[in-house]
Amino acid sequence: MSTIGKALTLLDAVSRLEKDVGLTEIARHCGLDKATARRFLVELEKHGFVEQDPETRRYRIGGAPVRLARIREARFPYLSTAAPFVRELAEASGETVHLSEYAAGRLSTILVEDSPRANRVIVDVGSVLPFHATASGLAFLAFCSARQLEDVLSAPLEAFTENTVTSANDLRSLLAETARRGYSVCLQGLESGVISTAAPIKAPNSLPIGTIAVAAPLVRADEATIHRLGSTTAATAKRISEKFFGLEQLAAQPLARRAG
Amino acid sequence: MSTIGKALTLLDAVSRLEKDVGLTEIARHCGLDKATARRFLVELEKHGFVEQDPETRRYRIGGAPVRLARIREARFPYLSTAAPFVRELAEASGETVHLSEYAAGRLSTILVEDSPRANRVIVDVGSVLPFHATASGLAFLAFCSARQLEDVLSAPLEAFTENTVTSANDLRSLLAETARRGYSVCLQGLESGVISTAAPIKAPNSLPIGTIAVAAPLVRADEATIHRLGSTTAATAKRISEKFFGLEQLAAQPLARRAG
DNA sequence: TATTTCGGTTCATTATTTGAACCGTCGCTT
DNA sequence: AAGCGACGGTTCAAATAATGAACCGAAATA
Repeated sequence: MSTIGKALTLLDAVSRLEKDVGLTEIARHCGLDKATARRFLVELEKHGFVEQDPETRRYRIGGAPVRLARIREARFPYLSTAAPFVRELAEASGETVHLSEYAAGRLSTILVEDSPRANRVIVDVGSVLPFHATASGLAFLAFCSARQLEDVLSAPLEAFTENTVTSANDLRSLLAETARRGYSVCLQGLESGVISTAAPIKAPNSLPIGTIAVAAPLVRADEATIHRLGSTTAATAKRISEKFFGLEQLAAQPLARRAG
Repeated sequence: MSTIGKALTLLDAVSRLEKDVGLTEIARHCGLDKATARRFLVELEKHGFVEQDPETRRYRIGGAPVRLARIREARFPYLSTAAPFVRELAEASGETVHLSEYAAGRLSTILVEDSPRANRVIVDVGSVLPFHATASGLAFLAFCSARQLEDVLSAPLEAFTENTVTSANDLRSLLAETARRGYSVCLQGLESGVISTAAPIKAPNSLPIGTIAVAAPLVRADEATIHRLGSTTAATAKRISEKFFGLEQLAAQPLARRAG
């Protein structure tokens, strides 16, 4: 792998670890030498992608991605367009709703609206969703290109719970059903006691750019409820897509670059 | 410079260019060979930091920074804490208000709330603010460490307009005045016809982490007005800091890492 | 149709990355 | 308080990856 790839993988590792992390732990986690990890961290820090706590000497994600993300959102306002719909669905359903974005071959959680209930599902912002074991992943796979699907199926399907679907054939029939229905249902595929449903947010070329999902504790999710939530979710996804790609058409504003 | 540094500099260049950019333009802009630029772009694309439009083959900032930014904001919610105050100040002043964050030795605009007026100042999200020629920069310099100040003063001070302060001595006295007053004033330092005022948002160690600024067209900004706006801005900055670093104390929630 | 420009690729040359061993410091245990 | 182990950080010869001039085909331009 190239040096850049290794450095970005290290950055990814830092982003996955909870809280701040020390040099040795980062190096171990990436299978890199301590000296190498340190050089990468110094370089990433110079550019603001990580920062080091001057007191504890531990590292965390820095401020530079905030700027890049704001630039991207200004040109491609996926998150901000979807946010009100996510809130609306969370209120309507009373359950935790989360939004994901597809980038670099992965589906990442970029927004979570918690259920107000005491017994609720917790989803972390920034978490990466396994394709075969989450409603979001299934919703994505059911509508993505054959190429992307085969990429996922070519890797082994990890069993997170005893209910995780780990057979490629079972997965394919689940996806066919999802495609027919317009929304996916995942029964405790990643976490026991959690049922979720999701729908793809599609670009005009009909390929999904992300998903919206509702996750409920098993006790509140009987069959009828989950399908009611599923179709609401699919309708919401469609509305997000229309709003977003309606806005997209406008674009193209030649703005001044500076002002004090 | 290390390969990583070069790649991140290239990423920065892409982020500064308007819209999507082609390979040759990126390479030229970074002083890199076309082949090298391409290798960097391919590597950055693999990790979602840039994406290539399949049709035009031009490059733009990708989705990966969004995830990283959301993770950072979840742990260090500077932007989301400040946002309501920025809106409030924009409404109260009727002028364009922007928020900046200090990272990697630069002050970057991460939020802009536009004035409702037809004749208003435009500030781009993502723009980098020169320290000596913007109210935000002056507010930062007036309160930052001596080390950081000397770094800025050691570089030549570019003249953006005929009013830009380019003498280190003049700048020092401006900063002394700013420190005394608690807010900075910049008279057409970056763009003719624009007057702005800013105040630092300080961490508990009293070093600034960013700034909040109000920018008004010259015609609406007489001396009394600008000083009234300045003290409101300073008060707002103080409130953001208190809210944010009050919240900081709480922190430390051990969340579950997954849920479908 | 001729010409330029662009995105992308190749491969011998060159410069950078690598990591085992090392240092000093901190926190813990004995 | 003395000894131990773990940590962050550094060094330099050996190993490996980055580099860029020249090249290709396609598409815009003249």
